[in-house]
Amino acid sequence: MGVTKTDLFTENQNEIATLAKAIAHPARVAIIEYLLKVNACICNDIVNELPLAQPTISQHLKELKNAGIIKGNIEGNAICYCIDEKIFSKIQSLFQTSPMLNISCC
Amino acid sequence: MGVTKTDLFTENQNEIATLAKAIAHPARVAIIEYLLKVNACICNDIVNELPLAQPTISQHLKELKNAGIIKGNIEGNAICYCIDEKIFSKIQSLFQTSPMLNISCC
DNA sequence: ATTCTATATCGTAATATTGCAATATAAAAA
DNA sequence: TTTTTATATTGCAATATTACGATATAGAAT
Repeated sequence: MGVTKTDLFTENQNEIATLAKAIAHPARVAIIEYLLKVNACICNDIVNELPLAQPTISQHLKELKNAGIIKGNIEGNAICYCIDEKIFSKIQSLFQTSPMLNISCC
Repeated sequence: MGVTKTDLFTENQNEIATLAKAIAHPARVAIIEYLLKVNACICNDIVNELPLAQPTISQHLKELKNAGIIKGNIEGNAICYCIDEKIFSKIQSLFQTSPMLNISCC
């Protein structure tokens, strides 16, 4: 198969998994770190910064955008990407119903 | 291709990605939540709790174990899994060098 | 109008992941 | 010792992901 059976799990579990999947690639971690570091909108700089081809980076940016981690604004013929500040409240709400950390076994 | 070019990224970026990948599946999120909820070592209960076949769960448990998120102790013919408390200091160290959150753009 | 620059999309090859039936392993119970 | 119970491993089919060349798109610069 290869298909994740999302219908067998809660919406919350699927959302956490989807968010984690968006971060589950070193190039996307690098993009996030870079956007946080420069603390400004970045366009083509990411392509120059990362050792991957332009279509590959475009694809990773799309995944980060779909996950709601970054957002992009058109600026002339360039596109300005940056961290979407809404992601923090989203993460917070995702983990709100999570059980308390209370580990005492093994 | 399909191969992630890990050698192009920092160790830290790869470690964050690997950890995220371990959480990037609803079944594994469900296992983590369950282990946190019962706050005790669990064995075959996970198989009864989740709507997936035993080999599938065994595989997910293996991935969580490889990522250092859970650990397993043999107890008779059963195996007792639980959250590995070391994961929290590991996560903390992974994000220690991360840039400050200082978003102001777009 | 043509060329340049920045980005997205398409197509495709290589590889990874998911899921499970079948089977193996090993301790416990009978 | 045979059977039961719990877990892991193997093998395989279906699907997803990664990477990138080629190409499309669209605004900017000339």
